[in-house]
This record gives sequence, structure tokens and C-alpha cells, in this order.
Amino acid sequence: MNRRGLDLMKCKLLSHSPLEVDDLAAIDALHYEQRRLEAGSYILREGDPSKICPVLFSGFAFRHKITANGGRQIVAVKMPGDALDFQSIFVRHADHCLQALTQIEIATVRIEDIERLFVDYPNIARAIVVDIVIEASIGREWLLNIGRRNGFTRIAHLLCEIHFRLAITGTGLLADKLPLTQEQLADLLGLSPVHVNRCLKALELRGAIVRQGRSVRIRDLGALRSIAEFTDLYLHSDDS
Amino acid sequence: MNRRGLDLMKCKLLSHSPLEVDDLAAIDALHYEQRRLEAGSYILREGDPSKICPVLFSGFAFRHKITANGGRQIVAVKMPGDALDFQSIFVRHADHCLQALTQIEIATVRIEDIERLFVDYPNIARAIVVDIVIEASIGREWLLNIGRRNGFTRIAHLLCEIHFRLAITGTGLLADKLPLTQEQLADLLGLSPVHVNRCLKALELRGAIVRQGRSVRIRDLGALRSIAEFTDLYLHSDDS
DNA sequence: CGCAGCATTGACAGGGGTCAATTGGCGTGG
DNA sequence: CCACGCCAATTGACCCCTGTCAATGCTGCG
Repeated sequence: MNRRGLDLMKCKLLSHSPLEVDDLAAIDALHYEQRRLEAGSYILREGDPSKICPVLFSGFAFRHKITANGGRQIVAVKMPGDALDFQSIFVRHADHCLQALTQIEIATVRIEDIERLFVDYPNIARAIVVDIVIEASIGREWLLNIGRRNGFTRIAHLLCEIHFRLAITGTGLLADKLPLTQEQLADLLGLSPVHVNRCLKALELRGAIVRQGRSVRIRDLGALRSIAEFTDLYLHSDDS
Repeated sequence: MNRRGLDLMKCKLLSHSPLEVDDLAAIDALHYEQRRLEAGSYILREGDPSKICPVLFSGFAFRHKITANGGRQIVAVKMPGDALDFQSIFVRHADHCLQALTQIEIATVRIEDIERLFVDYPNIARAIVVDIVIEASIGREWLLNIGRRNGFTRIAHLLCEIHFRLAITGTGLLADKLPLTQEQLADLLGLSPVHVNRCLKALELRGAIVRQGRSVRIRDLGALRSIAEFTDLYLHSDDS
């Protein structure tokens, strides 16, 4: 069976926390069920009780919340190797929805198994919490991004972030195309789809990105970084 | 010596996590130094190494981040009883600034002492992580608030949140006045000070709040809740 | 090859930002 | 106890960024 997903997760955890051989062995020994989900499938809905902790093998997923009058805000994006819901270990109900962005493959691990790892393996426990803390840090940067940067800069910043986060497990956005529609970008950035389109056009005029068909690709990472004044400190990628 | 602050913290932790007698005793045995800080004092700056974990005895504090061109965004507000920086246990450098909002009293505990609690007392470890997870959940709601609600609704939502969070340790905002200037409200909500003023005026016209002098007070919590479509699910106040 | 859904564009409007002047509250010093 | 000065709040004028609406192009898929 394909274990690439768990390897990616180990890679992610190792990027910020020191794990020993027996820690890694314990992760390898995890029992899980692999499933493939179509783009748009719900993995978890707001208010659901916590039962599983899915790990993302391939594809992208996201968390979102919805306003009473229908406004949707994406509050986190998850990438291959990410554990999708460590927090279920700690609270009874989900405070947001978790949904597949592209077609994805996930491994569902029973929450009790993760809890056992948390109790029995201090290094893993720490790695899990570091993971939660880093996601929170990314959330804070998003608050700054949405609250205090204009559309143009905001998009540039997001593209930088996705690039650097993908780089942690090997690839970056320079190589791949962005797996987000403009409507999803809009929900992610607190903008309207139309305005996202305008800003993307402006970024292309500046030579920072290329658009071909329905896909976006980074062309000049340096330009993008300087537009966004991007620093990757908040990703804590070399912290321990 | 005044132990009211640590009692408040125990109260906060107990509101979401079951702690036993010996857990509470371990907290009581913590060695700490009490300090008083003026409004505006920095407790921690972005990039600082992690050395201490302050607990807020009285007054309010906040986290903020700054854009390269000077825009400031407040990304969290902390209230009496809150531990201000559990996350320092897990990452090497601060990714944001931590500052006193009003005059405050804090107890500084050495990070090693908290780490020891984390390792030796599983219940406390869990309570600490739950605390981190809840702060992250609040951050997600703020993303929704800033990204998808207009100024008027956005302020109403914030006032509701502060009221309910204060209620966890006994008081609510109905009784007290809001300890935030309009400029701070602006930085908190991703608005301009002028627009905050306009929205507050509108909220007063609706009868939801009262303003006297420089202070804001909730007058009709029900009205405020229905304007903001407020639910306190994301505060996880009765989760375990 | 035709349809469905996303992307693109223009026109227009409004929420919210900016600037600047004025008011008002409150602490401080005389 | 009053006057002064500072800082926050308030207000009006103006404009731009961004949202909304609607029409038109694309493009990938069945």
C-alpha cells in the first residue's frame, strides 16, 4: 500500500520538531484507512463531533466558515503531508468545515490512536502541538493580510506563502500551477471574484505571474516577494 | 501576595479542561514574579526568543503584527486570567508582538517551569493545548469577521465576543465599559478609526450600545447578537 | 460538438479610506 | 479650583478601492 502520505507527514513534522527512530516507527505502525475524495467533498462539518484525524496524502483541502447571510471565508489551506485535524483531539466539536479543494487522497486514523501517540510519545506530542501552533501563526498572518493589505498585495502575499509552504515538502509553486479557482481565491482573501481577476491581471502586467488558460503560475518570485513584502518567519520552518 | 491572577487562570483552564487536585496544587506551587506595566508597554516583540510565559492578572493585553508600510493589525486580545504566551514553549521565536492594552499586572513564570508542568502533568498539558486550540478557533472567527462582514456587523460581533469571554471568569461587558480606544478598535477590526466612529454611532442609534464620554457600554445584548448573528460555539466554553 | 462552469470585461455604485477642522474629555500645573 | 494643553472623538467633504450586475469569452469535458 502507498505510504507516501505518511512519509510526507513525517517530513512535515521533522521540519519543525526532532523525532527519534522509535517515534517514526510508531507513526509507521499507525493503522489507517485510505480513501479518495472528489473535489468539494466535505470531510468535517461545523458542529460535528470529533472522531477521526485525517492525514492528507495528495491534493489540497481547506477549512471554511460561513456567515449567516451566506458569506464564505476560507480560514486555512492544507497541503500534501498535512494532518487535517489534530485539534479534534482537544475539543468536542468542530468549529468550522473541512472540505476537499481538489481531488484528494486521505488516510483516516482513529482519534484514539492519535491520542495514544500523544500520551505515549512525548516527542510526537510536542510535534503535534508545534503543528497546531504553526497553523495558528499562519492564521495570524492571514489576519494581517486581510485586515491591512489591499487586494493586489494580498494576492501576492498568498502566492508567496503557498510557494514556501510547498517548498517544505520538496516542490514549490514555481513548478506547479495554482490549484485554486478565482472564486476560491476570493473566499480565501476576503475579496470578490471579480476583484481577484482584476488583481491577477495587474500582477501579470507587472511580470510577477503568468496566466495560461485557467491556471496561474509564478514567474518572478522576487517581484512577488517585494510586492508582498514577504518574510517567511511566521512559517517557523526552521524552529524547534 | 496577591494570588488572584493564578486563580483566574485556574478558572479559565477549568472552564474547558478537567483538572485534578494535584494539578491545581502544581499550579499553585509555581514560582513567579509579579510586575505592573503601563498601557502600551511591550511584553514581547516579533522575533524575540522565547524565555518567559506571562499570565495576565488584571487588565487587557493584545497581540499585533505590522505591515512593512506601517499598517497595524491586532490579531488577539487577552483578558484577566489568560496565559499570554503558552506558544513560546513550542517555537523558538515570537511571530508577533505582545503589548499591554491597559495598565496590567502580570506574573512572569519561567518557561522551564511551564515545560516541566507540561511534561509531568498530563491534565495540565492537555489544558494548555486546549487553550492554544481555542485561541486558534477565535482567530478563525476573526478571519470570517474581517473577511466577510461589513463594519457595522463586524463591531457588533466583536462586542459580543468580548462580553462572552469576560463572562467566563465572572463579569461581562454589560457591566463594564470597553477598554479600547476607537483607534485600537480599528486596528482590531481592519477598519479606519473614522469608520469605527461612524459604525459606533449607528449602533447607538439602533439602541444596541450607549456611549458616554470616551467609553462604550453594551445596552441591548440581544440586539447586538442579532445584528452580528453571534453564536458562541467557537469559544468552546463548555468543551472538554 | 455542444454544454456547463469558470474567466474576463465594462459600467456603475457604495462601503470605507483619507484629510482636515472642530469638539470634547481629562490630567496637570499654576 | 481653574486654565491650559494634549489626545481621543466627531464630523463633513471627497474620492478610491472594491463589490455588484450583467454580458461575453473561454475551455475542458461528456
